[in-house]
Amino acid sequence: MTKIVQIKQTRIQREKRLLIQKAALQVFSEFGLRGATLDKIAKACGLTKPNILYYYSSKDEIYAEVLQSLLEEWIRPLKDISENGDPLTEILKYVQKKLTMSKTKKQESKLFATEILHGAPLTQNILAGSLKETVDDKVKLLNKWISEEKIAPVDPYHLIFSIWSMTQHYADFDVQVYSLLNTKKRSRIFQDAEDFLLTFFTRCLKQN
Amino acid sequence: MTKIVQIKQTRIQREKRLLIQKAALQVFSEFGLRGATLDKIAKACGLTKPNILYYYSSKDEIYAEVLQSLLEEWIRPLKDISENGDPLTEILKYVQKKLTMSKTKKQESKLFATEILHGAPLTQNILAGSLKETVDDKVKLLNKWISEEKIAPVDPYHLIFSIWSMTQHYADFDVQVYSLLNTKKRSRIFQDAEDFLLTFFTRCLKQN
DNA sequence: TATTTTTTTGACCAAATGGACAATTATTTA
DNA sequence: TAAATAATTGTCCATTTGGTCAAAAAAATA
Repeated sequence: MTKIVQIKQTRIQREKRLLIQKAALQVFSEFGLRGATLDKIAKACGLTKPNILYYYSSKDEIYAEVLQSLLEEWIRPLKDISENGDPLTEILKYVQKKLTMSKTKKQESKLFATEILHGAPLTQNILAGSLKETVDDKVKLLNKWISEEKIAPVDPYHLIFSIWSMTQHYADFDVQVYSLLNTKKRSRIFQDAEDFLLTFFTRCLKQN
Repeated sequence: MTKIVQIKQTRIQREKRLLIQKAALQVFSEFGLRGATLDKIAKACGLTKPNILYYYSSKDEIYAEVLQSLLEEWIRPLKDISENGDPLTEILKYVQKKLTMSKTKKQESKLFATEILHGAPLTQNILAGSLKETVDDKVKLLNKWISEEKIAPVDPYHLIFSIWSMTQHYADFDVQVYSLLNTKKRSRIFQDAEDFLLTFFTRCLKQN
C-alpha cells in the first residue's frame, strides 16, 4: 500500500493558496483568530468553505501560515541596521522603515498585535528564538555605539521597544488616531508622524 | 397592568454584578469579545451561566459595561495635567502615571487595545466625544507652553500618541517584552522603562 | 479523445455556545 | 412566621461553526 504524495504544487494550488492567504489576513486582522470564521474567509475570496478545506486542513493551519510569513517580514528590517553606517542615521532609517510598514502593512501589524496581546500562543518560540537573537545582536551594536560616544546613552532594549511601539501605534490604533485628529491633520498623519519621530529620536540620541 | 421596575439594587445585586465584571474583564482581556464565552466567565466567578444572565441580559451587555468603566479610568489621568505646574514636570508625571497603569492595570489595557484594534465598535463615540475634547484641551495647553518656550517645539498630538504607545506597550506586549529580556532585566522592567522614558522625554522636551 | 487526476460543491454532522424558562431555593419584608 | 420577592439552577433549544464526505465537474495527460 503506497500513498501517493504530491510533491509539486500545481498552478491552481499556488494561486488558490495565495488567494486564501490574502483573504485570511484580511479577516483575521479584523476579527482575530476566534472571531474569524471559515465562512467569512470563504466569502472574502469567493470560494466555498469545503474548497478552502481542500487547500488547508484546518482554520488553525491557515492562521499559522499567515502568521508565519508575516513574522519573517516583521523581523527583517531590524537586521538591516548596519554596523558600518552612521549610527544616528542607521537608527533613523529603521524608524522610517517601521513607520512605512505601519502605513502599508496595516493588516499585518494588527494581526501581529492581536497575537501578542493574547499571549502569542503560536509565536512565543519565534519571539524567544530568532527574534531574540536579532535583538540581542543589535543591542550589542547599540551598546558599542554608546561606549564609543557616537550616540547618547540609553537602555538599548527599551530604545528598540520605543521604536516598535511608536511606529506600530499608527497602524494598530489607527481608529483612535483618526478619531482624535481633525480633517486637516488626518490627511497628513504619516508626514507629521515622521517629522515627529525623527525630531524626537534625534534630540534623544544626538551626542553634544 | 403595571410592570414593577426595581429601582434600587439589593446588596446581592451589587456584589454579584461586581463579581461578574471582574471575571469578565479577566476573560475578555485574555480571549477578546468573541473568544470569551459565558461558560468561561461563569467558571471564573463561580456562578452558573443562567445566573449570570439573571444579572446581565446578554454577553454583549457585560462587555459594554466592562469597557465603559475602563474607558473612564483610561481617560482620567490626562485631565490631571495642570496648567499651573511646571510644564516638563507635568508631562513627566503623566508619563509616570500611564506607566504605572500599564503595570497595575494590565488586563484593562489589553482589553482596551483589543477593542481599538478591531475597529472600536463600541467605543468610537467616546473616542470622538469626551476623549477628543480632553485631548484638544491638552493640545492647546501644550501649544501654549511651546509658544512660551517652556518646552521644546513638537507636534502636541503626536507627543500624546507617543506617551500612550510607549507606556501601554509594556502592558499590551508584555509577552514579547518578557521574551526578549533575560532574567536579570526582566525583574526590573518597570524601573528600566521609567528611567528610559523620563530620560527620553526630558531630552526631547527640555528647552536649552 | 479517453483516461486519470485534480478541483469543486451540496449535503450533512457534531460540538460549542448564547440564551430562554419553569421550577426550586434563599432571602426580605410585613 | 407567613407571604412576597429575589436569586439560583437544571434542562432545553436554536444557531453558529469547524469540519467530513461522496459525488460531480473541470483540468491535465496519455
